[in-house]
Amino acid sequence: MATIKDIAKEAGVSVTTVSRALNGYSDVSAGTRKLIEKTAQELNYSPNTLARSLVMNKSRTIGLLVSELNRSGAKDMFTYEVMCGINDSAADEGYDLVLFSTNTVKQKQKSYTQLCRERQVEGVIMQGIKMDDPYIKEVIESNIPCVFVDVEVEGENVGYVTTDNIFGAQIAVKHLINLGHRNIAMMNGHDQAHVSAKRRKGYERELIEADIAVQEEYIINGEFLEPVAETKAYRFLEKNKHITAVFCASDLMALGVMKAATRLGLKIPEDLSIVGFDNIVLSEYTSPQLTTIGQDKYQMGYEAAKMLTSMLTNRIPTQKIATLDNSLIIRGTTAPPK
Amino acid sequence: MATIKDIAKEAGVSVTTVSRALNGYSDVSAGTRKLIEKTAQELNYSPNTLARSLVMNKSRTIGLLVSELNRSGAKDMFTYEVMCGINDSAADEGYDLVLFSTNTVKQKQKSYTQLCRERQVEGVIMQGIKMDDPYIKEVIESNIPCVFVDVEVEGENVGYVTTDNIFGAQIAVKHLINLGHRNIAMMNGHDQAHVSAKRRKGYERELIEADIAVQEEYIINGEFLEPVAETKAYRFLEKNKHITAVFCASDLMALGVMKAATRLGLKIPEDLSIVGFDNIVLSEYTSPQLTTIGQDKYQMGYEAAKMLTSMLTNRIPTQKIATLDNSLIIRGTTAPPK
DNA sequence: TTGTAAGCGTTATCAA
DNA sequence: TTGATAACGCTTACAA
Repeated sequence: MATIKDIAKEAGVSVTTVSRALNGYSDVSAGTRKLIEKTAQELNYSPNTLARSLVMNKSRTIGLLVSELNRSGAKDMFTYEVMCGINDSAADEGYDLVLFSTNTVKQKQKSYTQLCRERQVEGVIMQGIKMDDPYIKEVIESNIPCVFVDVEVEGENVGYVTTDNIFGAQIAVKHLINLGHRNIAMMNGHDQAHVSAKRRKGYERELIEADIAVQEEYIINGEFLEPVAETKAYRFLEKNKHITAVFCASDLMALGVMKAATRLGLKIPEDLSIVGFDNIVLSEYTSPQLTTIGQDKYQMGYEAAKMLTSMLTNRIPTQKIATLDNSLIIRGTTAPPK
Repeated sequence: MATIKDIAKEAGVSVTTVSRALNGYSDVSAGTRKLIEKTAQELNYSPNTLARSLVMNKSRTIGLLVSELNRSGAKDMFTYEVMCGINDSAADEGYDLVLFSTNTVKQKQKSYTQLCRERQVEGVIMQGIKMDDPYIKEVIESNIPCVFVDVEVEGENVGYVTTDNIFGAQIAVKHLINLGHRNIAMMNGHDQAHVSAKRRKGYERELIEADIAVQEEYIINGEFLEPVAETKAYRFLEKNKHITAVFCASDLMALGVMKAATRLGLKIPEDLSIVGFDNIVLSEYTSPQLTTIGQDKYQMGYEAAKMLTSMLTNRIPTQKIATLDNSLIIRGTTAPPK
């Protein structure tokens, strides 16, 4: 636990000189620098970032706030893959990541700014939070830079990364229409998800483009949960036999719809075509394999962290919106209607 | 950015009193305490943990070192699920988590102790590292408490969490033997994985118990990677038609073996029985569904963090080994040999 | 019950 | 090129 003081004593110089030598300042003679570096090595010195952060008022730390980081995320690896991207990017830029695990209960106890200030993070990346989350308002008002994943929030120090959700939904629905489907339902997430609103818009836009009337009853909320989607799809498909295709706002819900269809004796894709969204790992393992909209989740995380560190270091205004591409991946759950 | 100084000035007391009042010490009169709490609220004060950690020499932070936290982990959700457990447990105990993402390159630049000291973590949880990782030696020598997941390392301040891998392998193999299999191969991971050694031991022990000779050539290393397992299994099964069952040291490799078998025209489970290990999410989605050994990954993470925080706070010697149960989950990839 | 003052390990300012 | 010294925001003897 050697400190610069120890080094100073050992080398017979002042702490100032040690600090400057170790930080590569130019105004240190080559001789003393060598000496200091040597003694630092000998004493097995490593700097105390806490002390450094305190005086410099910079922690080189990014907070990662994932709402409900929990097992339910295990199926769609979305959170995980985004996190890997964030992690790599942050490491590249020399930032550390601290995990803020939070939930609605904890949020009541502690405000966003409190959370950030206590841990002295320089910026925050937020993932998986809902549009009505009280933190969003705080984020915009606060002056702590923040980047959202898949929530379109903008502000002085706030940006976001997402994929083109309207476009994604459009190509999904267009694919179904091109196959000849006319009665296309949508299994959406919930009203508090930004992506839900966008994907719905894409769905509706594409239907209108094809002169197909948008039917409110054809749009169901599956809460982004597989079992909910299954239950709701079962009830819906039972009553609406004329539906030949379902566009789902997530692969996980698509799995639920597939199960419901199977229980109803519907053959996929002959009786019912299904398109998902996300291209999660599981989508390749269902039978038939799921047709879906692919998003590069790792890249989303990587871009988010890059945007944040750029905000943190640059005075040049950073690009505060990043919209990545997504694309249609045609597999086995879509076919022309019978 | 109010500090206790500001509060002291505003409330007309000394910083000491503010500190004591806010930390719930008893030697503060009810009146001043009220006053201080009120002004703290008004100034929207939040303590600076950096400063506190510096003076108390305690950061209430745990380092999470995951070797190669990357996309390849996306398929087996192992890492993610363990992390969720760690996260929850750490949060329960009031510790924050900082992510150390490391890889072999970075490890050469920075020693384990350096890494820990720089970030002032009180303890570390290590996951996914190999037996020959140079950090292990450092961990044992260092006095920073550390808990490993799935690596059996012990020391003064070192413990580990694992499941009973020998037992797990035994029940897997016993299941195959009970079905009538005699020619059972093993797709193992690699020599640097602790669990590989253990699972192999279980495999051999069970064969011997059933009076079946252990054949060295029947044990293949698949590197815990799906494509490697597939390639090696293809070559192996092509040459060894008499093999009727394969026990795999991970589900991911079992997926590879399944693919190889399918390519060779072998029907599962009629021509070839397969047992995996881990019970990853995917194992329920293969067809047929994978028979496997289930481990509670979330629990492993939770226990690891609990062990560590207990080491950190207690002076009573903590139980430094936690071996969780695992169990056979019989699904569709095992059947009697033809 | 309260306050003074020292100290945690750094960096930064200024003077030598 | 170097060194005193103050400062960052907090806790904690010790004194009053």
